[in-house]
Amino acid sequence: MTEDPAPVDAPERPPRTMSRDARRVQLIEATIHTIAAQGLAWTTLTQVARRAGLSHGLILWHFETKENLFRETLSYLAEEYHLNWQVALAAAGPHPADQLRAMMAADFNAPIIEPGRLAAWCAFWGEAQSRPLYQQVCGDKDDAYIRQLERICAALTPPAGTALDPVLAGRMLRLVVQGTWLDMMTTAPTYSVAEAQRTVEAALAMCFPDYFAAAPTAERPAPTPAG
Amino acid sequence: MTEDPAPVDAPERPPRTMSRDARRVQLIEATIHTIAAQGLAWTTLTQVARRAGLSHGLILWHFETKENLFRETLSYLAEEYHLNWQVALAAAGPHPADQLRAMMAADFNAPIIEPGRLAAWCAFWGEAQSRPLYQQVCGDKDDAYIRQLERICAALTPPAGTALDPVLAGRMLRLVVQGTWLDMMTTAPTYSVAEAQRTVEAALAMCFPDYFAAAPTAERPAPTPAG
DNA sequence: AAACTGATTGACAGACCAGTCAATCAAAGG
DNA sequence: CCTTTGATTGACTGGTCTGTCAATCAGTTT
Repeated sequence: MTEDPAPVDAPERPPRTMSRDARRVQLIEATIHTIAAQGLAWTTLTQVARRAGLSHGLILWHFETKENLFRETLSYLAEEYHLNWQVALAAAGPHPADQLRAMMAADFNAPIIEPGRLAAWCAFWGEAQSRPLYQQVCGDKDDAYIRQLERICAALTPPAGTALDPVLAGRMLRLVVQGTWLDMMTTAPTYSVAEAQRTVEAALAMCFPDYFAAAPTAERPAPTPAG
Repeated sequence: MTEDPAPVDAPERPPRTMSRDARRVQLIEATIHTIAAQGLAWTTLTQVARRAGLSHGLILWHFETKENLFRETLSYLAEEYHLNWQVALAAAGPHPADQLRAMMAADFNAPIIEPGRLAAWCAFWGEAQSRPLYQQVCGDKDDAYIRQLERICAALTPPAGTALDPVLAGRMLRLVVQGTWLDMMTTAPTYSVAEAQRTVEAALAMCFPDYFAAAPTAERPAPTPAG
């Protein structure tokens, strides 16, 4: 038994010591879920460690400080979100309407709107005003998202001056998505994802009626389909 | 000196001992501003007390527990918000379009969007998922606001089935307002109130073009006014 | 003016938590 | 087999915070 009787190539159970990156991701995931369960304020290193099945000293070995653990957690979420819409955009067709639809749909991809993640986002927003953390970590990526939306909206806006300003259109679409996220957190009977998506589709139809069909009514089936 | 040499009717300086209600309001205001400055998580009783120029023991005398201080602070904000839109609604004309405009405008009244208050709201939203506090305190009032908006939107929606569903319209308008609030907190160069209002006006024009004029473009002046 | 009542203070206790550190453990290399 | 290096643990420390409480203070009543 001094030598391994069989090679343990298959990663069936996690090894006692992990690679630096893998362990960091594990701890970040534990942090996200602890924040979702306890709230950012009441998240302690010991709780995160317990959820990961590790000691709290290890967190400080990997992240040096609690503040830094939070910074890297937010950065991880921001990167995940950024990649999510960029991949969706790259996979969409060349028409701006398809691209816009893809970006909006991406915001409701299952891994993105997992309750734990939404809760963590909300918790970080709540601290955005009083601590510079949010701006430092997410400022650039938020800007990139906003500018991309505006660019697509501009491409959908006819050159004549009567239509909706693309900056306003982009902002409104972003606010509706962001707002439905917040709704899913703060309203009592967590509202269905389908309902949230229907709201976004309605917003798209309102902003660019030439490219998007009007959504049906919210609850009851539409009495007569409109051509 | 055993008797007051002059009646101190004029409330020039606050008396050492205040009426229960006045003291509670003073402490709640101090709590709001401490939350805005430090964040909900890092708000301590001693900091709130110092801001009010009182001792931290007094907070516990009036509110029994820190959790309860937060509950009453949120309740105070919710009541203030609720009264604000109800007063605006009562002062508006009988036409639903005027009422809708009044409600939207009320959400940008100076005392409501004071930075300290917005920051406090965001902080409480951030905790809404993990702690039942928000739902307990604001659930009913949020519902009342939503139902009122839907009622007005329904009154503006023609009976024919082709128009935007009033539930979706009301929700979208609410999301845009809520979203601009969040934007004012999380985006770097705190965006101007005028810009936020213009966004809301654009949303109104999109939802009910028969009643609301399209807003001008976001930054540059509109090249030609559209009839 | 003495007694009384409610408001206010500040010292204190108990609990908890972030961060330090020495010891232990596991994998890899010589 | 021994050494080295990096990962991991858990006890410990210093500090902070909430909540308690006895003492004090300021009005009000007797």
